[in-house]
Amino acid sequence: MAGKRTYNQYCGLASALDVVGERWTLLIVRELLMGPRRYVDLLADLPALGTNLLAERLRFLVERGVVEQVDLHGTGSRLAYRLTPVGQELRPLVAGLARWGMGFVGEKSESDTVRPHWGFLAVEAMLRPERATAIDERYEFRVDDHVYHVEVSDRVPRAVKGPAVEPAMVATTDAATFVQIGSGRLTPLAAMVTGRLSLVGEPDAVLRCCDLLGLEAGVPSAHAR
Amino acid sequence: MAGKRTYNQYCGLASALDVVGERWTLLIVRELLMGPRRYVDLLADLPALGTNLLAERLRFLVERGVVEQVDLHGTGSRLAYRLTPVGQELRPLVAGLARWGMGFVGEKSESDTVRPHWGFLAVEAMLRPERATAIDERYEFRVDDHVYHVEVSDRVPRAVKGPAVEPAMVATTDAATFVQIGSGRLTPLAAMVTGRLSLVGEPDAVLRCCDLLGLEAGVPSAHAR
DNA sequence: CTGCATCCGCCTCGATACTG
DNA sequence: CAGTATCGAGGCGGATGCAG
Repeated sequence: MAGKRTYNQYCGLASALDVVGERWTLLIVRELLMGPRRYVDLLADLPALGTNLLAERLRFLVERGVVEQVDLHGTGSRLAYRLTPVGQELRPLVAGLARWGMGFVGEKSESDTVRPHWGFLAVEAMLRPERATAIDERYEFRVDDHVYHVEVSDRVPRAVKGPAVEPAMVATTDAATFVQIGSGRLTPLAAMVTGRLSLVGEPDAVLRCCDLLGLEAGVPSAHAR
Repeated sequence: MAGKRTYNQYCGLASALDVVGERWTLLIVRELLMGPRRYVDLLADLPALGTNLLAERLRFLVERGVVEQVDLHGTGSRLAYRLTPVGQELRPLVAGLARWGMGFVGEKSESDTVRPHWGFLAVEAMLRPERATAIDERYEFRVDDHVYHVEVSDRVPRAVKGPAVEPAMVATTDAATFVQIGSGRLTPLAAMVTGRLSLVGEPDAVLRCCDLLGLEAGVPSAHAR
């Protein structure tokens, strides 16, 4: 009978947090930013999220117009959840938060989970559009069993799911290493030396890719916090 | 003894939320984005925030390097909390969330609190730099007892605290009306007609200001959700 | 008066079991 | 597969105490 717990502030930020500020909500949004997901997929990729919580969060987000249910193929079951246009507006904010949070990731502990598709968001967050060169090319990333790439076209970089056509560079690694590189705890060079990363392609393209993602190719960056 | 509740995900977004994702944290950051604040001021501007919660949040943010204590004048008491450079990096994200949340503010209810200085963040969030004209001028806002202004210089708009020199426009209103206008629930025209907003200055400057803030001057916008 | 710490009732969370 | 029901543990909100 007490209704939901809100901040009761007449303010845009407080209203936003009343919608997406509760525990797990933005992580659910992160999953949906990578495309429609079904209930069990969300549960599988968000360990420690209780099924009752997920149901309530989804119901609430649908009610607020951030998420919608879609009937993927045929009627009946096999339904999925998808972000509405309003929900998609969160993309730059989620990416920005992810980038800010990169400075806080530590060593991977035993209990930490990683998912390869999270790297896609990481790449999106790391892109520095102002550093794109006039060279149109594509860099492919193979993280565990997931493949995505960055496409530079007309000086505009874009993250795309799936393999690239004629990539100028192909990076192959595992999800944990990928995040460590993105956080600056590990340089691409160090990762290659230890055999956890493979980079094939034109050396200049590799350097352009690192620059585009704001990575120091060799020397460790010193912004660990 | 159970330690803090974390997401245990090796991911930038989850790490960010482990730092600023808990209840009240981003609202505390919002307050500190407007300059250093003391403990009691934070408590006063954040109703329903328990004093123990505030102490714990501040301690945690200091520990993570997002906030620091400063001894304003003389040693001893009278200390204040201030965002570190890392904390300041949250400014565009908080502003972006505030802008997104503007679509969710409803009618002001009895229990909703408003503070005039929140309007400063709202203005910062609403600024559309791409709409700035080549005309250098300033627009002043007097919201209850707070005064701030927008300065357009060299096609770059900036929100600044305090009164403006030779403002091309002066808007006077109360905090609730200011938020309603920002959320699109009320047009400047409608607010003037009902006597809740006063706009003085060159008519063209008023229109440029509305455009810069993404406001329809007259007809109600229809994006209420 | 400021800057917390302590205590208490309630609500949310997380895990498990169960149902259509 | 897609949730609902239930329950213990802990985070939250409010009141109060207290040292500097």
